[in-house]
Amino acid sequence: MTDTQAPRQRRPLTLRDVSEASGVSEMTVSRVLRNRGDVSQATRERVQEAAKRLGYVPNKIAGALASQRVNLVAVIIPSMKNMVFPEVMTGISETLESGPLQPVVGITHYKPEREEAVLYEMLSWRPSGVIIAGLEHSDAARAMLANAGIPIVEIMDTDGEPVDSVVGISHRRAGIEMAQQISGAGYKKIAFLGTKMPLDHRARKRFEGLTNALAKEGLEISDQEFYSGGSALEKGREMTEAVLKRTPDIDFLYYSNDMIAAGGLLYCLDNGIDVPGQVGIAGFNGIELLDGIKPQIATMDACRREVGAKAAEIIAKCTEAGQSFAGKRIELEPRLTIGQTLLR
Amino acid sequence: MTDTQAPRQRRPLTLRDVSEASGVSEMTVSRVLRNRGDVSQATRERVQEAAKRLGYVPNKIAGALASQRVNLVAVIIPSMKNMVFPEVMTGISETLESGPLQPVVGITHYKPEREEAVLYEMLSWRPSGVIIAGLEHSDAARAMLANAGIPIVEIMDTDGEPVDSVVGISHRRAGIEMAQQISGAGYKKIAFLGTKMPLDHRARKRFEGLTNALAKEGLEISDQEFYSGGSALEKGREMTEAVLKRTPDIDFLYYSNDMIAAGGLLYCLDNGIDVPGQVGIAGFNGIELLDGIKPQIATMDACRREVGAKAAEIIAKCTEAGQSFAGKRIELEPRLTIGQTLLR
DNA sequence: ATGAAAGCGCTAACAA
DNA sequence: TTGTTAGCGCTTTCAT
Repeated sequence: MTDTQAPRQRRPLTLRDVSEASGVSEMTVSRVLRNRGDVSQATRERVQEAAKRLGYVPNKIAGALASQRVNLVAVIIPSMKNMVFPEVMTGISETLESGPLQPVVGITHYKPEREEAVLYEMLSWRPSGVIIAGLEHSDAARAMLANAGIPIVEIMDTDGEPVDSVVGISHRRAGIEMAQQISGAGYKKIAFLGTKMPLDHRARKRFEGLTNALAKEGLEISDQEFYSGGSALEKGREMTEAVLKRTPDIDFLYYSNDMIAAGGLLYCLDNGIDVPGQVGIAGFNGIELLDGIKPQIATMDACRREVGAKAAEIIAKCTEAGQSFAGKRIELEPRLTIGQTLLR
Repeated sequence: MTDTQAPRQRRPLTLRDVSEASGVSEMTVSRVLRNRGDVSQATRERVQEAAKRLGYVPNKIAGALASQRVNLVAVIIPSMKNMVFPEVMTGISETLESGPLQPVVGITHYKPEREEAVLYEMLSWRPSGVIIAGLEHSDAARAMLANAGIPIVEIMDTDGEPVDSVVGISHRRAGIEMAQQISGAGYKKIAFLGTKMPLDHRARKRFEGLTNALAKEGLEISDQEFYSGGSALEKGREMTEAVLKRTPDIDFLYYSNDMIAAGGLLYCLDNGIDVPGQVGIAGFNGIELLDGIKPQIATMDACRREVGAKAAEIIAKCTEAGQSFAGKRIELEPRLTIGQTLLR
C-alpha cells in the first residue's frame, strides 16, 4: 500500500506549487497536465512526478474561467422517481463518457416555476449545452434557452416546435397507433388510467392521440381514472378495481405507464378476469424491468436510452465543432410490443 | 424544420453590461444581485430592472473563483440502472433544494478505476463536499478523499472505517437478521441468488452475514446462483428455475435484491410451487414499486431515501458552519418486512 | 450607501 | 521547447 503522503493542507494546491516543486514555469506545468503543446519528455516527467507527489488536483473553476470553456452539459428532467429519467441519464452518461463533457442534473418535479429556476441556475454555470425534457416551457424559460448561445436539445417529445434541436418520439402518434391496435382487435369499451395530466404533457398527448384515433372508428373512452404519488403497482390495482366496479363492461384498459399497467394486470389475474379475452391491457414505456411478467404486457417503447444517447451526441458534436446551434430533429420510432395482453 | 432567428454567438452578458445599463458600479450591481450589503431601494430596483431587461444570467464560474466558494456537492454512485441510486439521489436533491448547494453526479459502473477517475474529476471542481457510495475505495481514492479538505460522507454501508462520516445500514447485520428469520421459520435448505459479487461489496456483506449466522444454527447455503446484466425480473425467473432444477429440495431462496426475488416468486407461482409453504422467499431493498405484488415479498429496507437525506444534511451543515470535517456515524435500522413469502 | 483596486487560479497569445 | 504577460468575470477589501 504505497501511500502518497500529501500533507493535510488547508489551502488547496495550485499550479504554482507544482511549478515550484518541479522548477518549471506554471505555463509549462499547465501544458503537461493538459497534454497540450510540445513539452520535452524530461520536463513532462518531472512535472508529472511533482504533481503526483504533492497530490495536486487542478482547479477547473479557474481553468474554465480562463479558457471560456466549461465542459458541462446541463440536463433538466422532471423527476428521478420512476425508471424513465434514470434510463435517459444512463444514455447521456454513456455517450458523454468517451469525451470531455460531463452531465449536471437538475430536477423540476414537473413544476414550470422550478424548471425556470433550475434552468437559470444551470445556465449560470455557462454549460456547453442543455438537454431538457419536453417542449413545453414558460416564456421566460424559452427566452433563456433561445438566448443562451449554446446548443439546446429538447427530449422525449417531438410534438411541437423546439427552440433548437429535438430528440424523442411523437406521443400523439404513440396514442394513435395504440388506438389502432385496440380497435383492430375489436375492443369497444375502453378506459384510460393514468397520472393526473395537467403537467404531464406527454401522457396528455398520448391520451389525445388515442381519443382522436378512436373517434375515427366511432369509439370513445368509456371511463377514466387518475392518480398521483404512491406505489405505481399498488395504484394500478386500485384504479383498475375502481374502473371495473364502476363500469363493469369495460373491455380494454389503457394505462399511461407500464408499472400501473402491471398492477392492473395483477389485479385482473387475482380476480379471475381473463386477459386479454375478457379485458385487454396496454401500458406505455417498455420498462425492461417488467420483461419477466407473464403474460407480457402490450406496450410501446419510448426509446429512453437512445433518446439520451442521441441528445448527448448532438451536444458533443456541436461542442467539438464550436457551434452554438444544431437545429436537428430526430424522431425515433417507438417499438410496439403486443405481448399477450392484447388480442390480435 | 423552422429555424429561429435568435442572434447566435453573442458574447454572454457580464456584470459590466448591467452596470452600464443601470448607471451603477459593477460592485453595487453585484451586491444587488446577491442581496448582500446595504443598497438603497432605488438603486436596487434600477439594477434589477436592467438585469431583467437585458436577460443577464450571472457567471457562477467567475463568482466561484473570486469567492473561493463553490456550492456543489459531488455525488459518486455506481449506477443508475436500478431504482436504488435514483432514490438516494431523490433524498439528496430534496434535502439540498432548500439551500444553496447543488448535487453533481458521477457514475462509476462499480469499477474502482472509474471511481478514481470520477472522483478526481469531481474534486477538480472544488465542491463543498463529497457523498460517495460504499466504504471500499482504492488507496489513491482514499488519499484524495482524505486530503480534499472538505466534508466526505460515505453512504449505504456502515461495515468499515469511513474517511470522515458515514450514513447507511449494516449489511452484515441485515444478512444476520434475515438468517435468523429464515432459520426461525424452520427452513433448512437455503439457496442464495444474486449479482456477481466481486465488486458489489454490500451484497457480499449480506451474504457473509447470512452464512455466518446460519452456520451458528448448523445450517449452510445449499446452492448459489449469480447473474449480471439483463432484466432483473427475467433473470430472477431463470436463476430460480436453475436452482430448483439442480437442487430440488431447496426450501428457501434468498435473493440479493427485490426485483430478482419478484421474478423468482412469479416463477414459483407459475409453476404451482407453494410460497411460503414449500419454498420461502426473501429479497432485499424494500422497493416501493413492488408493494403491489401479492404475496408481498419478505425484504429489508435499505432506507435509501433517508440515507441520501442524512448525507446531504451533514454536508449542508458543515458548509454552513465552514467546517471541513464532520466525523459523524449514522447507522440506520433496516426495516424488516415479513410479507407473505416467509413463514413465521 | 457606493466605488476603486486587487486578485481568485488558470490559460490564450505572444515572445524568446 | 519554454517563459512572460494579460486577462477571464466576479468578489473581497478598503476607501470614500
